[in-house]
Amino acid sequence: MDENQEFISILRAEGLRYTWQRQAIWDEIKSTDEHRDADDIYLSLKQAGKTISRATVYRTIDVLVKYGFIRKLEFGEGRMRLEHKLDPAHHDHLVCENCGRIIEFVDDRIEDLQTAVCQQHGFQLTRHVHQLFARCQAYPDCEYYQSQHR
Amino acid sequence: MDENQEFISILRAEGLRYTWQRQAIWDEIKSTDEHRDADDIYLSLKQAGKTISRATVYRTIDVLVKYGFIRKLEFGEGRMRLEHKLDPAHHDHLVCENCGRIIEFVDDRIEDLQTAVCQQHGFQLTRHVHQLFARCQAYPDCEYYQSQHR
DNA sequence: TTTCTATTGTGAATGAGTCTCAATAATATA
DNA sequence: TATATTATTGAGACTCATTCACAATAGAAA
Ligand SMILES: [Mn+2]
Ligand SMILES: [Mn+2]
Ligand SMILES: [Zn+2]
Ligand SMILES: [Zn+2]
Repeated sequence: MDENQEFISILRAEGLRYTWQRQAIWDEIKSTDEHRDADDIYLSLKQAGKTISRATVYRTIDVLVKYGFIRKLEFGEGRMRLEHKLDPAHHDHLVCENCGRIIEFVDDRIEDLQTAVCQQHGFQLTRHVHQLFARCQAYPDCEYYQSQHR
Repeated sequence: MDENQEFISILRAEGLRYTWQRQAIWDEIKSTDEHRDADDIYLSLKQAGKTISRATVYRTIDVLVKYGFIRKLEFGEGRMRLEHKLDPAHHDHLVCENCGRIIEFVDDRIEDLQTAVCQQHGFQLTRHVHQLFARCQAYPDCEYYQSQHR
């Protein structure tokens, strides 16, 4: 089934209504592979002439999280960041403290060791947060940083 | 040198003043191995007759973090938690989503793999956040949970 | 169409944490 | 010990992300 058809039918199946606001927010989040915050989404939509209230943006984000379309991330900045899950594979994040770049990684050995640690304590792993904060090779002068800050 | 003498001399060495408020907050955080939040500290002190403004609690926490006495943690609850670093060894956290228990763990293989992942991307690891969310064996009935909620 | 009720927009509220500023108290100095 | 200097404190205003209440609106079912 087409990806957007699935979006629509999941809403319907859950007794939720299909609104242009929900479609626009989902489209906006799908449109890049970045890890943006709620206000980014709100402002981008506004810029594009689709003004939707912040309350609706936040409410829709919760719907998208609940039905597995997106994921909330928290890098200790005091606000949530979002990413779509079009590619359903799990990954963790490497964040450059120099330039802000976010790199995705998966290491199967780490994944297995996490499960093992839980088992050793008699726990069943349900989810995990794994973030590596690092400095890119170019520290302290980074072209990426320059490019992002003009 | 006695642990508290060190507290006092670090303050002095940094040109900071030794106040009973700072001593009381440090004592309160040292007093347990739990992972409490700022308001817990504030309220416990108040309960004990040592009323200190919240602003001072937050300011002192930042001083304690800066000089390595404590560490801030963020478990995605929207507020910081604290832990003392009397034992300077690094550890990560396993959090039970059933009863709230927090278990500390270290796995040297994971620690090494984290460094390796960073190197593969040409980054220098500076710090990491690793939290395992899990269910204890007793799920959904947990004596620990019962004991914490009367 | 009409009806039903989920969704929306608005703006107020929340809550953790920060900031300002006048009063206070820790330390250095005489 | 008295005085001067200035870091620290307390009070409360403020910030900022997010949530909430509620009246108006608009999907969807009949
Ligand atoms: Mn990602
Ligand atoms: Mn700990
Ligand atoms: Zn992972
Ligand atoms: Zn670790």
